[in-house]
Amino acid sequence: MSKELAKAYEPQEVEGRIYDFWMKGGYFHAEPDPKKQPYTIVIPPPNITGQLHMGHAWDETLQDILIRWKRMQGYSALWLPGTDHASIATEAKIVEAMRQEGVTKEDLGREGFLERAWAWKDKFGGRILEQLKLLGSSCDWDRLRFTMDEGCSKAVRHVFVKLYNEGLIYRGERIINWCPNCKTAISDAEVEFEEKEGSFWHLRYPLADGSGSVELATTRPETMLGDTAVAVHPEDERYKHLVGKNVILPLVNKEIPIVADEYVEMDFGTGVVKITPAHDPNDFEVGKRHNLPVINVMNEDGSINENGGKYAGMSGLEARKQIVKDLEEGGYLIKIEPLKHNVGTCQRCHTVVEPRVSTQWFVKMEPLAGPAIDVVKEGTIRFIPERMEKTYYNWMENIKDWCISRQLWWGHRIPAWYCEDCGETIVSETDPDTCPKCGSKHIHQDEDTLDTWFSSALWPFSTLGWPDETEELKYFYPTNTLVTGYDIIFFWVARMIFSGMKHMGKAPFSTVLYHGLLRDSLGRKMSKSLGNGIDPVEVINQYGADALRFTLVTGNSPGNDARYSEEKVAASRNFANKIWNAARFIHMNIDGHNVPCALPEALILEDQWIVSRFNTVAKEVTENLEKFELGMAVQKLYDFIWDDFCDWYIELAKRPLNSEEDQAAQNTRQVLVWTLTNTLALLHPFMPFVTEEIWQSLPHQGEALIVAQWPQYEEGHAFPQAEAEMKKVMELITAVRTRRSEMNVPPSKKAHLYVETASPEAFRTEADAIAKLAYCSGVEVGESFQQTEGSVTVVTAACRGYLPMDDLVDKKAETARLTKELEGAKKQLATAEAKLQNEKFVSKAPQKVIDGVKDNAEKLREKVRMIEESLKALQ
RNA sequence: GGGGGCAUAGCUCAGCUGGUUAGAGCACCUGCCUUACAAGCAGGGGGUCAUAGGUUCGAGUCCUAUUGUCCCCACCA
Repeated sequence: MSKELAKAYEPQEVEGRIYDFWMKGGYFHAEPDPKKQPYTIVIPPPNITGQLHMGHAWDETLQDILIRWKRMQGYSALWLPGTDHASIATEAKIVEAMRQEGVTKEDLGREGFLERAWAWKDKFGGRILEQLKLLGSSCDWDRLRFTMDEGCSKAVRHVFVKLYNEGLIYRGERIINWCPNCKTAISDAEVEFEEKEGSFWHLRYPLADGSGSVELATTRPETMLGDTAVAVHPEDERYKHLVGKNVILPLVNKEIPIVADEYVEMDFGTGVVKITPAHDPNDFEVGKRHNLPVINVMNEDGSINENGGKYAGMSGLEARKQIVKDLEEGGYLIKIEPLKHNVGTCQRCHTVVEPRVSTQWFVKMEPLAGPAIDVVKEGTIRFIPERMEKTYYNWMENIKDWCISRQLWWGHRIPAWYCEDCGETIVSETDPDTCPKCGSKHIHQDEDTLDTWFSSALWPFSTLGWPDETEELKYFYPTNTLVTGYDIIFFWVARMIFSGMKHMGKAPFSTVLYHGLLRDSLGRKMSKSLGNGIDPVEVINQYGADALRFTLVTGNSPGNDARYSEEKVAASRNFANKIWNAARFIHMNIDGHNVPCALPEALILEDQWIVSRFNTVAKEVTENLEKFELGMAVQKLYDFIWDDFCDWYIELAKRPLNSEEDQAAQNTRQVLVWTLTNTLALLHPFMPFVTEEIWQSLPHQGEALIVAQWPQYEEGHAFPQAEAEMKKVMELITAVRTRRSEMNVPPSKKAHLYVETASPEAFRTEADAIAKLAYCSGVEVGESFQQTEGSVTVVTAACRGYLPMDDLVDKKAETARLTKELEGAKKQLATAEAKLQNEKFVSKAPQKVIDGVKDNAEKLREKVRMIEESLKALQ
């Protein structure tokens, strides 16, 4: 903060400079340090294709808050950053860029393509990291990792080989989800179901013996080319006699059997199902049970292949049209019904996925799932909010094998080689030259790459050097907190957990903090197609990173979706500005004086009050953070800074600051500086830039706020008595202000205030403050005054105040008002007394609550008495 | 079909293990340029906490049902 203080906070001027200062200071870097406790967060690695969006901003803000807090608490706090190669997304992007140039993957060949991909990664992969810096993210950039860097790749190979040798990775021909657009297999998790309007084609398959036909229905008529049976339920009386007979597959003119299988539901449709083992997961199972041939009729792009006879070469849609037409002409089409049904689509490109039989690599999940379930059940890993555990169990307990091979080039190539001479499969961490079985040199590597999530599953330990036994791994693993959105529980969280259990024998983290989805102000998901996405970088440019961060943690709780609106950011910006101006005020009063950042020997009442309030806030904020209640923590800081510190303490401080007594002024300066700098420390994790900037400008101890000590609750700073006394004074001031406001008295019109109370000390001490803040010409405090007729009365729990304002007082109205107030007080008193007379309440409620009610009743009795007295005086 | 979330002021949302009179921001109304801040100050109005039962001395908070709404999983051809 310069001496020439801008009237409003200008984040644009501050943030870059402060971030450089932190970087130069090396404050983000963490080392294994036996003198400290480790605290570790690994970043959910953003895709190299990505640009920072609001979801990231939210995610990173939460992580940065935790890591900054722990760093200040003295932990060796490591926030490990990195990026994900995002195989399918990145490859699609590069292929698209190439298409614009008229180049295909095949033109370039594998090596050429990969060269291009790496170049692309070098060019764009760092973009999102630069954007993270704008947010203030205090990642240890010295430890930046990439899922395809040497170390991570080594870990991937190691895991693959290990799991293969244990029989937990296998290769086989299975039905998988095939994306005809991406031209690769995808896992179950990558299929999204969308409800679509389709048709239900009712077909007739004639019996081979000419004795009639069966009717069945399908949503995908083109797959009939691959039908190898027709199935009915074994108990279905309508069809029992047909089981074992054959039908003639129309158009193909081939006999296929009628089989009985329990999978068929008698009540649905006609109770007859065509069986296409190559193109439907259920049919595949039926086919296995009945030893049916599997006829794949589809090419990689979804078009019909040579098994489709005259339809070969047609696209799926063309084939469908032609087949329906031919069926109709042949008299095989009975009717077409409209049908709403869920179709699986590719998560990346939303193309309808085709179930397709092909040879792929799989991870056998069942043995891995058990320990991963247990570790959450027994509480070694805690999910916040807890309900996310249910989602997790639900998935883990019903998990199917994970298809990990992708027909892509960008990614970790599967470390398997095939011997062309003896057919041996070689799975190895190092590239083999010859076949270990027959010695042949004619071996070739599997063409496929691994699912991108295969490498991210290892992220918490691969980034720390595993499989090598590094110091980092020993010190920082297991990590502490994982922060992520609930939308990737299956993709990532679950897979990290079973990987950690399997390879490290330890859970990869102890807590998973989930946040929700960030929606737009109308509650819609932010998306490219809707065009309602907000660019965090623009928001930061306009309002500052602190304002955005504050917005993202205020007013929401773990696991819940939140709405973004610019109004909220503006409000947050105002808060940053408020603090800035509080600091300006302090500067105006301390510059030119030698003010240490320490509390003075003697504290006057309001000093004790603010110190005590701060003490409480420090304790509560810490507790909230420990429970991951970030929204609550930040709310308390907001209230403390704005209400207690700015609206009350600074206003109260103006009196001693302007007084003739040098010592009083100096004491107040110290309290101001001490309170603000310590408050800045509490706020720093949330709003790092503005707090560091101000802290640096004020008297302080230490070189930077980012590494300053986290404030702690101190017994000696608790002044409950002062808090109670100040509360009385503040209540009086507020009551007078309210009364004046109701009567539309301008601040310029002042009146004398008489304060009648049984406990006059605090009111006497603060008489001048009361006069100033309640716009009084003078304040007199005593046990009893002769109240004049034309006065305005205010009654609080602790006192009765009245202001002679003859010219303004409407006696009738004043009487009416007081009467109403009296009724209210009496009613409340009656409620309290009824409670105290309720034996069950007195016997069962905790003493604390009873005392509270008693205390309240006491106050109300006094209040009633005081109002009655005022009414008497009015008469 | 299975599971879960949400329903609190005009709007967006907090409200932790049930405890005195339910909070905030924004919006609204009134009065103030009081030399830190008009991105501000002082005050005000506004809520039968979705509905119906229940547990309890006491329920926004716990239980049951209902309604509305959103999401996840499964995927009957």
